[in-house]
Amino acid sequence: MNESLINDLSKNLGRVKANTMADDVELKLRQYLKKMSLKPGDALPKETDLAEALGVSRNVVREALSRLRMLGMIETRKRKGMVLASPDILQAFERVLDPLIIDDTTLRDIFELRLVLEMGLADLLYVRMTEADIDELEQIANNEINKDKSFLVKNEIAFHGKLYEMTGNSTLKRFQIMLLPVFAYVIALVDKPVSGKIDHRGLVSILRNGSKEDFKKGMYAHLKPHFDRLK
Amino acid sequence: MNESLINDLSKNLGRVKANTMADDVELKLRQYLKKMSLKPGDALPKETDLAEALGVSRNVVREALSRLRMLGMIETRKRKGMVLASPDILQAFERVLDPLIIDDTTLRDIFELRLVLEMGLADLLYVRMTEADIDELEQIANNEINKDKSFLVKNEIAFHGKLYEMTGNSTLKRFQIMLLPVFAYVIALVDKPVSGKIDHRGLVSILRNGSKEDFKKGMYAHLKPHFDRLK
DNA sequence: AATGTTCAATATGTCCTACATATAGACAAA
DNA sequence: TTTGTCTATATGTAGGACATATTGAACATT
Repeated sequence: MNESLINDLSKNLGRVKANTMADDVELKLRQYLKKMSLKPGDALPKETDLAEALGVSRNVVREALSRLRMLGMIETRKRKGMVLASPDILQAFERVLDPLIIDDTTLRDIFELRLVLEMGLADLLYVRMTEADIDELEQIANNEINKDKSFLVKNEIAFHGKLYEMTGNSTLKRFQIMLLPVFAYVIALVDKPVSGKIDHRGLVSILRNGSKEDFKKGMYAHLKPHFDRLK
Repeated sequence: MNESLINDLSKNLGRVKANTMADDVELKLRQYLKKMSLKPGDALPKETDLAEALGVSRNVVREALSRLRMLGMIETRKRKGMVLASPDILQAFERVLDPLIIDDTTLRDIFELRLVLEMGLADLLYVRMTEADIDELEQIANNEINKDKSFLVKNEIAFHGKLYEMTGNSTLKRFQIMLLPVFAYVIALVDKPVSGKIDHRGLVSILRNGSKEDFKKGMYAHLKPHFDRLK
């Protein structure tokens, strides 16, 4: 019983997964929604009709619908039936993104994804940011003087969060919020939190007076300890 | 009965959502998984036990489990029961990311997200890319000479896809693949596909001979038409 | 005309029972 | 040790039943 050999095999072959009818129905429903090119608000057939049309029990249909409902693709109302909704694309993500469950490789990948995002923010920032934004960011940065460590962590989050917010892209902002726990988790694994040569106040002053290229260099310097750990 | 007014109201207020028991159970199960800090492969109680413990019918439990199963958080096997799995974080995403269903604001957000990613790739690229990578990329770029438009679109995808691949971050790569339809959709909405001053072969030559900063500037020039449309 | 009230129809939400089916785990055979 | 056989069992599916909220209409009130 070579355990690791089995693990290898299983990884290479992939498990055989007998699709349940709920899986099929879920797929068919999604295809149906797409095919009919239904718009949000449009009514859907009722459960019993779907069950009959698909030749499965209402239970199976409900399992599939339950999934779509979770993803926010449909909404159901007591007597009216179901309507197509505008799904919140990040909602599903949120449920799964638990550092304790995600495997280490993916965890590292996500950490890197955050670095990529942070480095790419500049171009949006320099299009959208306002003086008021910078003022607010400066306040956050100034809060950091003479504070204990736990406060610093919170402030770190606030600072970078504000940066995302300043892009005026709310999906991006929410994405960042979701990635936070992963970031925190990876940081915790590392020996000690080092900060780059440029701190938050340095970044603020660049935003106020410097060019976009300056900011990109500054951000890289700020994140350099993380980049140095890449391999 | 101003229809659009009602629609607006509903959007601003949000609907009141009476949680179903399946919602509750789903939440409780997720909390349970977290609290017990179960590792992938660990066994879970069987459906009937869960139902009894939670004081709900097996149906409700199954709906909740069906959701977790879809997210890849658990796997069920016929006689053994359920085991905690290592969820594929992007799986859920994939299902929802249909340009036809996502609302326009989010669509624009995602498009911008892609720009951010693309601009941020450089730092990972210059750590990980190999000569062989660049060779392959060059081949893709050289394929573009004297080809019809539909081929160009495919090649465009291949080129940028290869860039993501070169970061050695498979999550990032998969993420890009998922965003492709959105990208294509947004592009299709725009008058005509313009390309920046630097084309793919230009980027390749920078990768081969230029610095990271050169590449960042090159990528910006390449994507400039898109950045110009931002507001 | 706008707001309240009543009321019946009905689609979803929930529970229950029953049975089919795959398979884990034990044991037997090679 | 490997391979075949068997059985208990947890999931998968079906279908019936009923509770419940809520729509939409009809009607009364201000």
